[in-house]
Amino acid sequence: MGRGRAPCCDKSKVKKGPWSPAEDLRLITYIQKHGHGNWRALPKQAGLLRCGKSCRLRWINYLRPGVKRGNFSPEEEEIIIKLHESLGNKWSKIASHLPGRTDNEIKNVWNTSLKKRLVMKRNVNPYGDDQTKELSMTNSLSSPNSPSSSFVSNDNPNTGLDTHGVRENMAMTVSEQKQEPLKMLQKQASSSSSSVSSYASDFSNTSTQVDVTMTKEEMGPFEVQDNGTYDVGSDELVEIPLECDIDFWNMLDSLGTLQPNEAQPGAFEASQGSENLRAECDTEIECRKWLKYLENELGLEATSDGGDHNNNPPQNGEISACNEMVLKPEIDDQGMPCFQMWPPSPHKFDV
DNA sequence: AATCGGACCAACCGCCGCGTC
DNA sequence: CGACGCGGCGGTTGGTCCGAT
Repeated sequence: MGRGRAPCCDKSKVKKGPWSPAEDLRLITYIQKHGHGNWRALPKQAGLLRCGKSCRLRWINYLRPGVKRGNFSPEEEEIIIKLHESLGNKWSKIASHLPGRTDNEIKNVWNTSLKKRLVMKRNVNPYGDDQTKELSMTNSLSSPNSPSSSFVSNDNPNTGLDTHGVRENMAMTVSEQKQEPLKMLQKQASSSSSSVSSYASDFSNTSTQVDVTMTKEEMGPFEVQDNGTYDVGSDELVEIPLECDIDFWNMLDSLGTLQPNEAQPGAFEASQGSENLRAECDTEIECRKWLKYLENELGLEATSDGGDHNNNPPQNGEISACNEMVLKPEIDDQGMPCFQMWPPSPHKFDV
């Protein structure tokens, strides 16, 4: 089908490699405003020098609301092992059973840890009490797509495959290996240390809706409303107003006055469940919290040369060295969204 | 202190399935 | 019915980190 068709984009004109915080922010801003109806056209419209596929991947795996970052729990690992037994390398299908986890992440975990762990356990205990299970696992490794594998399912996830037992054979589990959230933050400024990504915004007033078709289970504590907003908790509807976007950038100009602890990620998450949040989102304080949180998430927060990891403010108006010029969304003369370079003077705030 | 090798993971690549014309 | 465009998926790669030597 479509043999010989042109590549999805001009490889010579697209940027490759890790995404910068500015690119993340630009992508988020665009999707918040317009959704992602056409991935191929999105980079151009959003002013990104990226392949549409790259944008999609970045959004799906890291930026979309509900993406869970950080450690895989033993239960999650167990689910992956069980599902891989029955589904094989159908990572997307496995991911659909793990709320907030992406196929890419699951694939990585499997390839780097779980597969080796199973092989190791098989070698350590080839004829042990778990012989049936282990042989089954072995079969899955050599023939992952075999539908006739002899996996013995267990309805009780806590007493099924003994991943905890496996853990004892390992010097360190996946979860333990990933217990360095701060490092991860430094390494990948756009990733949060753990928990669910809180880029969740109000997509309700976009014509092309952002894909929030997660199941109720997948949303975990969140519930997607018909209008695309998230219900966090019992009775509070959270809306993060899109109209913040322009104000958002305006406020960036006056960031120097922000109190350092005003909007830490935890504070924002806590605020999601607080009362009157919907009204508060219209206030400058809430917008600032959201803004500050995004900055934290994207590494626009002051770091080594512009503050420290305790959220102390940048000195002398400088922003982090990891920052680069970003495009500030504006409305042009025709009322169309456009972008202006921001900040006006590179790496300097107008304080 | 320097080097090396393994582990980890974000991102890219290419193929495939499906919808549309 | 075939061509085409697009999104999605799975395999693979390349960069970075970190522990061992």
